[in-house]
Amino acid sequence: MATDHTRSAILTAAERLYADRGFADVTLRDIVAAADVNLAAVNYHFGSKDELIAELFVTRSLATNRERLNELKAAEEAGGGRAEIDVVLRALVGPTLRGCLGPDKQRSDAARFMIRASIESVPPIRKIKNREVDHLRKFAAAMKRALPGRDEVDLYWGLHFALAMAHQTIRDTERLTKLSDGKCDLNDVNAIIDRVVAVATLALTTNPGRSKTGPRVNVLAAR
Amino acid sequence: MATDHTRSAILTAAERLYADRGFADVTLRDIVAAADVNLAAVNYHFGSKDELIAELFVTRSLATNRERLNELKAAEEAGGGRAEIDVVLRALVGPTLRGCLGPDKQRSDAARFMIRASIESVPPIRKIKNREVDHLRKFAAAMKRALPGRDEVDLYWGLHFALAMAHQTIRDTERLTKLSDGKCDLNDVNAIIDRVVAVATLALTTNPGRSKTGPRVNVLAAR
DNA sequence: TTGCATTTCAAACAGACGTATGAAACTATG
DNA sequence: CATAGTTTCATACGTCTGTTTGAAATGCAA
Repeated sequence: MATDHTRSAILTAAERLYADRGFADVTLRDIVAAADVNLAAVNYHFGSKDELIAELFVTRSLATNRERLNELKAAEEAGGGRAEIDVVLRALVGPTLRGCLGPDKQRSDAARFMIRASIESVPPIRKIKNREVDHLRKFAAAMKRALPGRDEVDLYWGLHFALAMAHQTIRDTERLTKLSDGKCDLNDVNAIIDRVVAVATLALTTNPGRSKTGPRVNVLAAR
Repeated sequence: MATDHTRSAILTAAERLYADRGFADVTLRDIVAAADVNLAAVNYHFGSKDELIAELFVTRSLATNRERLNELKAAEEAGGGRAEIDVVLRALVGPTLRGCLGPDKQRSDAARFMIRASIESVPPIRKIKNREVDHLRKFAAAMKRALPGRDEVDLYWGLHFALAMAHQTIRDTERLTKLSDGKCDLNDVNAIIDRVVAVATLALTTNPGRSKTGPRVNVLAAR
């Protein structure tokens, strides 16, 4: 029992390597080298490579979802069963963005691993991933409570876009940094969360249809 | 000369397979089986697997960029050297979205291949991909012409978010369909383009400031 | 200690991968 | 037709993959 040191060393090393280099490029031999354990240990403790990946994904997936729901539940209880739409969205994208872009290295590995998992769909993960939809449904419901008059389809698109902006920001920090010559600050996580939430909120609270020909706002006053 | 049938059969089959299943899961033997050519043909015509991938990517990358720039140039010439922001954004996300979600199967393979390439970064592509930033800079410039008063950083974030929404919509149609119980229509490509462009335009043309739903969000210029 | 179960280890396994080879089948020019 | 050049083909090569094996090491109860 004292010696599941091996087990957790494998998990930690695997998560970091997968987060850094993706599933395709990382072999079991890479993992055991990083964890400084024997090659056969993976199959002994996890059964197979796929089961190792699945265990990582399940653990992290549950943790992320729990974190999101805690934030949502706290907000809705504070608001008497209903939270403002921007607060709901913040609970949705905040945990992942903080996890990926924040300073904590261990959390960063975990969150970036989840992003990888959501992109490069490997067989062991694909099966489990369908549960995510059930999780997101709870946020769709909270959004419906926040904006009862809004067309349901708009809500789904808003949720979809919010996640899209958050994930792409994590996935492709490099391009944005290069494109903006470093002017877009990707270290200020809270500012990024504010930005994503703001755009998604805007999309969900503005009346569609009159966008193109509407009066253009003078932005000069805005710093 | 008449017999680069083999060559193009390989290209077509490879593009379709990579688009469908990603780079990691597709072997040369899968490709030659689908193309109904001999295994050695790939190395004979392309030199190596990596060079095959690179050729696919370069070809498609140039085509996509050309299509985008044509649309942008036409719009700016019609407007006397300046296009409205939503038109610029439409030129940015339209070609890819039409390509991926539209009915044309060949184009769909091409566009979905490009999405894969932008996600699962394999070595042969990674090197070439840096040029994309130069391409996007032209759109950043057009956006600057469309919204001369807007803070530069906001423009970059707007461009980033527009691409994020477009790509995620292509990448994860399945989740949105499931989540919305089929209520979000992913066959109406023009409606999707309108939606993406509308949200991005909104984000770029709305005055930053207090959200109507609470004091907490200091919107676009979140810093 | 002895005995038994758990865990580690070096080594080997079978299979799949990208690539190389050399002969056979073509095409085209004279 | 003959011949030179190109393209196809079956086959084999070396390497890397995940997994298995059986023995050695370790932990722990009696």
